[in-house]
Amino acid sequence: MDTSARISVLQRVPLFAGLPAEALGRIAGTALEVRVAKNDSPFRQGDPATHGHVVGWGRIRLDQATADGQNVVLRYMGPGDMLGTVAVLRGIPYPATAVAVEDSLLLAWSAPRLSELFNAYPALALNAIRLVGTRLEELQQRLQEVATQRVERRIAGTLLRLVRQGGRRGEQGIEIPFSMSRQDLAELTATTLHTVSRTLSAWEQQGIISARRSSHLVILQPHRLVAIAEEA
Amino acid sequence: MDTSARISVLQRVPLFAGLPAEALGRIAGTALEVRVAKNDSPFRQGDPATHGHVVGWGRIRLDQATADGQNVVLRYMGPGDMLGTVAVLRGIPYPATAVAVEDSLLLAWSAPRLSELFNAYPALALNAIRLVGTRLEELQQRLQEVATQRVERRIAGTLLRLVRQGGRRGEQGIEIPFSMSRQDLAELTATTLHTVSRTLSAWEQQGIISARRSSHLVILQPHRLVAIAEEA
DNA sequence: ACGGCGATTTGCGTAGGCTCAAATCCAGGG
DNA sequence: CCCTGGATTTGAGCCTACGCAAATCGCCGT
Repeated sequence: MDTSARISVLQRVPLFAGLPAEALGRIAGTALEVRVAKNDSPFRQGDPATHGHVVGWGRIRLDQATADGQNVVLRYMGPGDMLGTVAVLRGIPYPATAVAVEDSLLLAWSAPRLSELFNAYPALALNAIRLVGTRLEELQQRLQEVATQRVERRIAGTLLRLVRQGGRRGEQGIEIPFSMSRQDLAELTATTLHTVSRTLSAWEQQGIISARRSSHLVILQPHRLVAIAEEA
Repeated sequence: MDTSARISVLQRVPLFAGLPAEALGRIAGTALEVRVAKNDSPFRQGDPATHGHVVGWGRIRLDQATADGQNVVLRYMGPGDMLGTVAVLRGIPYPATAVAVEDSLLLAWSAPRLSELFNAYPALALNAIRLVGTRLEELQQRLQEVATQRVERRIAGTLLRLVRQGGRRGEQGIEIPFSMSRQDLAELTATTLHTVSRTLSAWEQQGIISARRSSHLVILQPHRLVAIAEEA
């Protein structure tokens, strides 16, 4: 990818919003390109945080392992999302493992580069605060869901969130364009894969979704999912 | 409170760590003092975010209301903690309601003042990112707890976190020095007040805690609580 | 095309924690 | 000092969602 291609990518990244063109050029110039094959990890929980990243294309899952070996899916990240950057700025190890759910390209900046950039362009720091604030709000939302809603409603809400973050219009409905096991969805929803499986099966019976094993999840009747997500 | 008193408060505030003395002076000079009586709210969820705050002394509870009227306690904030600031920087309404659980003093800066300060002292933005990062991590931790642990363990973990955030050594054990109803604890732990009550009663029976109605919670045998919080 | 194996589905039993309900307690006001 | 209302405790029953287990599916590599 040449610099001008990178710049056109960076223009759509919220972290770099509002920066002058020359800044984007400099930022693009110092970026490393990291290609990550499906199921590979650009970094793992506990590794020293050496680089801040932005997703160029592809899809990344952020996993957090519990002390006792359990796993929680924190989030899926798509093009334009920033990851690992806060850990670098805080000087702590990565708090989660990143896993590519499809072949992806990350742009990365080393810790010293990142410091230079943040010093040179104070707007970067403000953008970063806004982004982290958004993530914080999203987590509060999820905590609230897990605390107050029953499983079926949570799964519906989670699917709708995934759609918002990276859904695509398909022939028959809205598609979630990356593969995600029942286990992943369970860890994202705070339940078990069994319950997820049962729930999706029921919805498939009712024609709300199409969730054949191999293919990606397709939401055939979004309004019914919304109804489930909002029911008292 | 005069300026020098304010400065001595601000010196211990993480948001202002590493700033030169003259900066603290200027920051202290532009601060508003907001006194909040017990059970009063300096701001409410949905209000336009006009001011960023720092707790001078006292204790603030952050509540978030669900669309359907339920309530979740996001966090307790003590001296030195920053609140409402991210909402100001993001230009969105306050996402939660702040309630003083005891008489408190907040220092506040209006949105324009805050912008000036962040522009004048870039270190502020980096500090803010670190703080928000810490909050993010804490929320991830809680999400993980709610997702994977049973109620008793969560309550133990929550009490221990409260101790870490503001515990005091007392005669008989470690004390949580502010009042907190069973309902509050339930909303903090993602359970019902009934279950909290039963659990605390059981622990009182076993001599792990002392939780008389009127007095504050005292942890008599922290190690046993730790054991519960860590049990498989 | 075939075989192996992880992913998914589904059944069955149950326990943890919620709901509903009632008794009891106690802080604060008059 | 007594009264009152909200907070807390405690009981009983039930239901959701989990745990365990077995069957089935279908992707992937050979």
